[in-house]
Amino acid sequence: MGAPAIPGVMKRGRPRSEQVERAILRAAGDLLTEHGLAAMTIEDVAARAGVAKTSIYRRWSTKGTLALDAFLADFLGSQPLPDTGNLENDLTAALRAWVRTVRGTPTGRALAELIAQAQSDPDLAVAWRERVVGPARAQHRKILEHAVARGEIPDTSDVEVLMDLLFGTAYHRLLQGHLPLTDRFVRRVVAVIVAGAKAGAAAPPTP
Amino acid sequence: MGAPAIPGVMKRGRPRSEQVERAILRAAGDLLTEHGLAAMTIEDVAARAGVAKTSIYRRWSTKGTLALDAFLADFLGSQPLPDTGNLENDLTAALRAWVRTVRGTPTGRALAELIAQAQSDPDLAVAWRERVVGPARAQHRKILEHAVARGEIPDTSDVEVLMDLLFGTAYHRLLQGHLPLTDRFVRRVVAVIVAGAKAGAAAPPTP
Amino acid sequence: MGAPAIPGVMKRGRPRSEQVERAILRAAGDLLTEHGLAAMTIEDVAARAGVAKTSIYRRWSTKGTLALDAFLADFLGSQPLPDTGNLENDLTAALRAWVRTVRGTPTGRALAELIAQAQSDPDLAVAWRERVVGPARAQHRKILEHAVARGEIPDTSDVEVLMDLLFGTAYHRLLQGHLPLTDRFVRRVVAVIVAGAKAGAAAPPTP
Amino acid sequence: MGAPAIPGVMKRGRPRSEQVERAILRAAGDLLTEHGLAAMTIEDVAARAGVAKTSIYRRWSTKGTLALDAFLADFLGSQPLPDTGNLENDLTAALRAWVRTVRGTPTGRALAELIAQAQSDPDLAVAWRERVVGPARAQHRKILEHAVARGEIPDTSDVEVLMDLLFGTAYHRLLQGHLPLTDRFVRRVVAVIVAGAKAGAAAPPTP
DNA sequence: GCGTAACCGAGACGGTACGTCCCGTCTTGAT
DNA sequence: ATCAAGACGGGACGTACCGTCTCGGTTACGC
Repeated sequence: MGAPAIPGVMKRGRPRSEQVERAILRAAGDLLTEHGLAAMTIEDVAARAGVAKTSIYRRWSTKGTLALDAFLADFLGSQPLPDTGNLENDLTAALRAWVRTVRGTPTGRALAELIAQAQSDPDLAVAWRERVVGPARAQHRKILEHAVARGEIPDTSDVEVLMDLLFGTAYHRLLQGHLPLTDRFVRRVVAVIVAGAKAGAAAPPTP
Repeated sequence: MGAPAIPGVMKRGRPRSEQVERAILRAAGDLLTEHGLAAMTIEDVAARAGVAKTSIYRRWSTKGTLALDAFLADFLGSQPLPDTGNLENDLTAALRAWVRTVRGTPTGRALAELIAQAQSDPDLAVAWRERVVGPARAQHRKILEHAVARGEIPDTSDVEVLMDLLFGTAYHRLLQGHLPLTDRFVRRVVAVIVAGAKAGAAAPPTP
Repeated sequence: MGAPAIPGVMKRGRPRSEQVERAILRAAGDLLTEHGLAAMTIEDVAARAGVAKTSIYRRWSTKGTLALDAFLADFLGSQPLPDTGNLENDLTAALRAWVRTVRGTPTGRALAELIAQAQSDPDLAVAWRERVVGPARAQHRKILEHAVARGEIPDTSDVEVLMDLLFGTAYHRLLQGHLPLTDRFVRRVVAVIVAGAKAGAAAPPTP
Repeated sequence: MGAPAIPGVMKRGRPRSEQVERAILRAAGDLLTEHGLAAMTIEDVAARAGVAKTSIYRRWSTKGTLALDAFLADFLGSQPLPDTGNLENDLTAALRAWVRTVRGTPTGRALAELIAQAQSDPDLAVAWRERVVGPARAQHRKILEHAVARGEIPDTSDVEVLMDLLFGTAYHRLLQGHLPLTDRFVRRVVAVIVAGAKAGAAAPPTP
C-alpha cells in the first residue's frame, strides 16, 4: 500500500489549486466581456484574479487559449439540439439560438475576436477547431442525419457543405458586419438550404 | 496656372512624396506576405522602406488601414465579373476565382488576417466594408440581377442573402480551417444556392 | 554651407535630453545613498526620475555603470591633492580626507558596494579602473614623485606598491569591517610606509 | 540506547541527512568555481544536487552563507603558518601562499565575490569575519608575536595595523585588478612593512 | 529670389506589456 | 521532522513597439 493506483500517473509536488484556476477564468471572462480580447492583457487578468502571472503562464501558453477556456465556460451548452421531426424547423431553431446568443452581445464580440485571434495563433486555431467547431458541427450533423433518416433529403447529400452554408453565412454577417443578423435573414438562409438540399443539389450529380 | 484646382484645398509647403508612398506600400506588402499581419510592425515597415515612422503615420492612422492598402494593390482586379448567361456558371466562375486566389496563398492569409484585425480596429472595419466588401458585393449583385432579368430566379429573391450564402460559406472554410476549399465544395455550394433560389426559397412566402 | 564642421560627427535625429540625464543621475544617486546599490533597481530609478526605463537603458548598459556615474557626481573632487613639502604630512592628509568621506557615510557604503558590484560586472570593472582608480592613483603618484624629487625617498622606490600599501590597507578595513578606520590607524599606516620607503625597502635590493 | 546524549536537545522526527548536506555543498562548490557566485542560484544548486530547495533553506539562510561553506571546504588549510625564525621570511611565505591560491584561480574569484556579497548580506558579513578573517588573522598574529618575542620588532608595535598592511595591500590588487599580484610585489610589500616595523613606526611615538 | 510651411530622415521620449528568471514560502504524499 | 517535487505570490528584469516629439535639413509654392 502507499503505491499509486497507476504508477506513472502518481502526482508529485504540490497540486495545482482549483481555486486559482477558477479565479483566473473568472477574471479573464470578465475582462473579455468588458473590454474585449484585444484589450485583455495577461497582466490585468493576473491582477484581477489576485494571482501571479506565473500561475497563468503555467496553465496557458497563449492569451488565446486562456480566452477560449474563459469563453467556453459561458458559451458551451447555450446552443440547443432541436429535434422536431422537421428539417426546416430544426435548422431555424439552431440558427436562431445562435443569433440570439451572438447578436449585439459581449459573447458575440468574444466569438468574433477569438476567431480573429486564431488567424495568428496556431495553438488557439487547433484548440478552436477541436473544442468549438468540432462539437458544434457534431450537433448540427445530427440534425441533418435525422432528416436523411426521415427521407427529407437524399442520403447522398453533402452534410458538411450544408452545415457550412448554414453557419458560414451567419458567421459572415457577424464578422463582416455589413448587414444585420435579423430573423428574416435566418428564415431565408434556412429556406434556401432546405430547398436546395431537398432538390438533391448537395449530392453528386446523377448521370 | 499655379492656381489650385479646388481653391480651398490649395496646398502649401513641400508636397508629399509619391516615391515615399510607394516604398511604404511595397515594404508593407512584402512584410504582409512574408510574415503575416500580426508580425508586421510599423517600425519594420519604416526600416524596410527606408522611411521615417512619421512618414507612415502621416498617411495611415492604423496598421490595419496601411495593410489594407498594401493588400488591395495585389488583390483588386483579380476577381472577374463573369457573365455567361447562366447563373450557375457565373457563380461557379466567381467563387472558383476567389478560391484560386485564396487557397494556400499569402493573399489568403492576408485576407484572413485583415478580417481578423478588423474585429478590433474600427477604422479598418469601416474601410474594409467600403473598399472590399462593398465593391465585391456590387459585382456579385450584378450577376444575380442579370439572372433575375433573364427570369432564371424570381424577381423577389433576396439577393443579399444569396450573396452571403455564396461567399459566407467560402469565408467560413478560410477562417475556420476545418475543411479545405476544394472544387467539389465550390460546385455543391453553388448548386444548393441556385436550386434554392430557383425554387423561390430566397423570396418572401406567397400566402 | 549646411555641411557639418566634422562630417562624420553630424548629429541626426532628436538629441538626447540633458534634463533627462540629470533627472536619472539625481534619482540614482538618491536611491544609492538611501537604500544602497543592491536595493536600487532600474525600475525605481525610472519611476523616481519620472522617466521611461528605455531612456535609462539607452544611456547605461548595466546598473553598475549607472551607479558609478551617480556616485562620481558626488565623490569626484572631494579628494584633495595635498602638497606640504613633507611626505608624511601629505600622505596623512590624503588618507584622512578619504577616511572622513568614507567612514560611516552613505558614500562609504556606495564605494564598497560599487567595488563589490565590479566583481561580477566586467563593464563596471573597466569603468571603475579607468574613472576612479586611475585618476586617484594619478593624484597620489604626484605626492610620491614630489617626495622623490625632494630626495625624501630613493628615486628607485616602487611608487605603485607604496600607493597600494596606503590605500589597500584602508580599503581593507572598509570592506572587511573587522576594525574601524580611526585616526590612529591612519597615522600608523602612514608612519610604517614612510619609514619603510625612506629605508629603501620599496626599491630593488642593491647587491 | 535511544536516549539522547544531552537530554534537552533530544531530536524528534526524521534526522537530517548528511548525504543531502554533502550533495548541496558539492553542487554549490562546483557552480561557484564554474560560473561564479553572482551566477549561482539556489534553484540551480538544488537541481544539481538532486535536492529540494527547502532542504537548502532549512540549512542556510542566504546564498552567501551557503557559498561560504562551500568555499571554506576548499580554502581552509591551504594557508600555512610558517615559522622560520625570521619575520621577513615568515611574512613572505604567508603572502606568497595566499597569492598562489588566489591569482587567476576560481578560488580567487570566489574569494573576491564573497567579499563582494558580504557588502550587502549582513549574515554573510558576520560569518565571514568570524570564520575567515578572524582565523586568518589569528595565524598571522602569531607570526608577528613571535617576531616581537624574538626582539625583531618593538613590543609596542601595532600588530593589527601591520596585518592590515600586509593583506590589505594584497586584497587591494585582487579586488581592484589594476595591477598583478607578482612575486616582486610580494617581496616589496613585505620589505616595506618589516623595515617600517623594525624602525618602530607601528608603535606609539616616544615623546 | 525669398520666405515659409509642410515635408523628410533620424532617433529620443514616455509608456505598456511582454514572457522569463529567481526568489522564499507553501502544500502535497512518502519516508 | 525531513525529503523530493513543484505550485504559489511576488518582484524585477531587459526587450519590443507603440505613437508622439524634436531635431537639422529639403522642397516647392506664393509673394
